[in-house]
Amino acid sequence: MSARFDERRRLSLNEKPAGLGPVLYVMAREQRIEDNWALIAAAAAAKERSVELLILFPLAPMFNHGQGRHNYWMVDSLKEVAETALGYQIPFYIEYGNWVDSIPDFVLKHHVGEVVFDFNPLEPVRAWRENVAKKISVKASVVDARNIVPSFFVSNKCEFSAATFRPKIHKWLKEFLVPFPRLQTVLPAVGSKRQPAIDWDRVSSYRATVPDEALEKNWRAGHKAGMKQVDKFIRETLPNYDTLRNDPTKDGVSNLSPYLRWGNISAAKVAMLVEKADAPKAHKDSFLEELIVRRELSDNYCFYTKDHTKLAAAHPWAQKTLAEHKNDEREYLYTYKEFAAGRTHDPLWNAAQKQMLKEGKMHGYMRMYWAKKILEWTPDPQTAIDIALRLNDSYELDGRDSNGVVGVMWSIAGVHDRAWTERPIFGKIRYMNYNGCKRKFAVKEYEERYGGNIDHKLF
DNA sequence: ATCGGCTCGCGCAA
DNA sequence: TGCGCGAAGCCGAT
Repeated sequence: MSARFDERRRLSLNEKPAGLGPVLYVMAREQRIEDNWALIAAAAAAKERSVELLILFPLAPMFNHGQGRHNYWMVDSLKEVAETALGYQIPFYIEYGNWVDSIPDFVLKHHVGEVVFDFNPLEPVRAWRENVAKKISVKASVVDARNIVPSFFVSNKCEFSAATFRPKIHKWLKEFLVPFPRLQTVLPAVGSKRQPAIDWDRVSSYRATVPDEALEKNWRAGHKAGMKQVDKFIRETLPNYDTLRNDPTKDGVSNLSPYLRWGNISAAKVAMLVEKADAPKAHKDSFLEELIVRRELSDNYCFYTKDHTKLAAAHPWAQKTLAEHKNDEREYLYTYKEFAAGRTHDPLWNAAQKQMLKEGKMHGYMRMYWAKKILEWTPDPQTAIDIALRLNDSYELDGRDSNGVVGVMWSIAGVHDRAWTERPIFGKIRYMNYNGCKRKFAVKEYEERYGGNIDHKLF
């Protein structure tokens, strides 16, 4: 059971030797102690050399359109992490400022001998990580604790579509979807530090954001809340998942994406629980396709694509067809602020926008319609991408991550998709419209549920 | 209600 | 080089 850490989950970040001091896990994307391969790798190294294991959360100033709701989620997640770390007697620290200063300072101050990061394909975190590895004088590596089959292992290029990525995932799933070993740590040696005190008020206020009280009442962040939602999903929703998941008026989705986004829960753990759940196979397969293939495809896209939010990253056929239609007349044009406030002519679009504002999460099916309409109602495709991503990253609890990037790029720029019948503005990009939604679900019910007034402090 | 056509390129078989 | 195949779309024909 306590299988050796699989080195294929790790990428080396420098050629420097490990020092004599403690092993440091730099927690960033994976805000959990449980089921975390990066922490397990760091713990194994510490045990092997009989040195202490430390965890550091390097709190940088807010970036990428983060709002109060994101700050709330992070702070609550970290409080739970600190408490759990205490139970394992692993010192958990928070340092403030830019990574390239705060982490090397910490390494020197605590005589750290080796650093392990968790994987994130996105800028700016990726560059921060690499710059820290260059600056410090000890061994540094990154472990993919997010994807079941490590992103840098499963494929060495940007995949064309889910169809090319899927067989690669399935080929390796058996080897990588394995139970997590128990976290083994070396008990703190005589004279070592006790659990550091954390000033939570300072943590909360470090990223200057406006509190988002309405939303904070509706969600509970962290590992325990996430696993509770996993249990609820498997019992109540999974048995009908494939039938109900695309109906935005039904509660047929997992509601796990914020927990996965913040690393509160491990997708591998969820996958193993779903595999052994007592639900029809077709529904389990449908969910596992979303959880594993589609989700991990997003990291593949972001990791191997430079400037992944630019139109230039799209397939050649998509760039060509959008260019051919760039001068097509737009019947409606809206600004960022009009979109943000949910003030378009389309009650269905406005309802989707307001669902995101109010609940921090737009239904997955509506996200496609929503993004495609932004393409239709803005002057050019790059503006559409920029607006859609900014809205996504500001208001989705699962925003500011690779899945949101790919969702927007799929909808607007045909990433991972194929060409369809040509029409104005969209060219050969897959089209969606109001009539299609009417065929699929009770549009009016959705509009009435979410279409009301909205607290305008939110936008 | 159901079905086929739309359109493109990957990746495998030859 | 040829060809099967994808697959959260729309739409018109049956």
